[in-house]
Amino acid sequence: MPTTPLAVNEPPAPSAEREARGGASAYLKLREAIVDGRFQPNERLVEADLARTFGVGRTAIRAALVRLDQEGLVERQPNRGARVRLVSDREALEIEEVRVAVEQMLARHAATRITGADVENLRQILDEMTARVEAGDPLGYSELNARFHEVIWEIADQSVASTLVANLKSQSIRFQYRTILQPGRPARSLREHAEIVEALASRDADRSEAAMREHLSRVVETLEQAIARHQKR
Amino acid sequence: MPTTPLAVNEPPAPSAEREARGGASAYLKLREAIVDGRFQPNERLVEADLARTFGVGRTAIRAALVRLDQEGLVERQPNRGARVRLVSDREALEIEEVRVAVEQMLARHAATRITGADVENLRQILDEMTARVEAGDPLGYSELNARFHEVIWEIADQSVASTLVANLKSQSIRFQYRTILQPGRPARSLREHAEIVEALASRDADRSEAAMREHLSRVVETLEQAIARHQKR
DNA sequence: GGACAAACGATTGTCGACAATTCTATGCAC
DNA sequence: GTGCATAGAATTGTCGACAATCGTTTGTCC
Repeated sequence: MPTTPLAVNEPPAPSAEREARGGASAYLKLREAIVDGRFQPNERLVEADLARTFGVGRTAIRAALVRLDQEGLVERQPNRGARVRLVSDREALEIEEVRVAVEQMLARHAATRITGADVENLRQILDEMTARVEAGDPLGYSELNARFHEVIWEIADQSVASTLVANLKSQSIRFQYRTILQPGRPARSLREHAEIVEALASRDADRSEAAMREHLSRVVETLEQAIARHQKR
Repeated sequence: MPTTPLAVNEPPAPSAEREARGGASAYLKLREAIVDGRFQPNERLVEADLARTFGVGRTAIRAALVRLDQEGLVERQPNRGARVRLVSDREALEIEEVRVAVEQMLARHAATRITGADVENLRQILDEMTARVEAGDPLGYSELNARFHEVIWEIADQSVASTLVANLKSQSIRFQYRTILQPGRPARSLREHAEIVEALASRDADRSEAAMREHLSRVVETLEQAIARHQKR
């Protein structure tokens, strides 16, 4: 494996992968709880409660909250405590726009570095995705979808960009099903992914970038529509 | 002013602009000191020393270090303290690549939102930049250059992307003069900026995006060359 | 009953002390 | 002198206690 071992919602690792043990795992636990949705958006995060819940001291919780605040998953107000940050519809769209821009670039780089084994790997994921669509399993599809993109990140070997996109993703995770659950979306999404694989396999940087752009632009479009519909209600 | 009041090396403001007073200003002071280069890359940051220097408690310093670590300006290792993070040549290039991708997108958005006053403003900055080039003042040029891009960010009105790019910039600040000090670069850079302004003024999204891409790609190229030359020595 | 003030409770912010860990220097053997 | 173990210093990590602040409730006046 090259220099970018990036898994799905693995938190970014600023500095050396610190805090393998004890108190500092508070950050990991808390992060996981938020990303998994075990805390609702806007829910208050009281330090003493969290400390008891996770069996660590308040100091550790405090550090974790500072970090998660900087990461954008938590919102802290002076003397008023922390809450799970609620990302607005508007912001979710902005995040997705950034993702378009960065993943485009990653696809371009991936095209120049991709190996035969990588292509094989992507085709295999694509096959599984097809199976999920045919089976009518959007959750499984969504997971493979994530895996698909991560593989491309790894191929591109751009750790700054990858870390960044992964971070954005964890912020907007609440919106991830708004697109894929739209009628007809999985089938179209699948075709877009197929084109991305073909473009990458041909090692054509421009074509790969365009394919990724096309795909993610459609995602943004779909998200816009879903949000508009959601708000109208 | 719209929703994105983003100044040069203003730190990002996760949560409400917290900590106006006392202890928390430690973060601001320390950040400024690092970005301004008053601490060398890789220099150790001893908590007790910093606390004395800035006249705050160790608690505040500790929180600041956690935050700066997450921000990528500082590197912390468990039980071994914090240092100013040294961003490698490789990483500086990666950062610049991300910047290309995101600013491209910002230019596109700016093209659809720009007003006559904005164009006027950009032209004025461009004039001043011209004056600096003619005066042979690369430092002044560099500063205006930064301002130029920030104005575009503000026009684009995409706070997620703007915050992100600003953050990346503060990480790679050490490399900012490696490009502009190359012979012939200022004049070429100036022409590229002029084209960006024209493209934006025409409200042509594709053209604006292309102009920004062209410009920043040249910056990346120049940086690559400068680094290669620097390493060979 | 509603507006305002005061008192209370809950929570965050900060400090000092101590434990745990790492780094440095010293001493010893060979 | 080199390598290794050991002691000491320096530094970070964690805890508990208390001060500061905020939100809510209670009480009072009109």
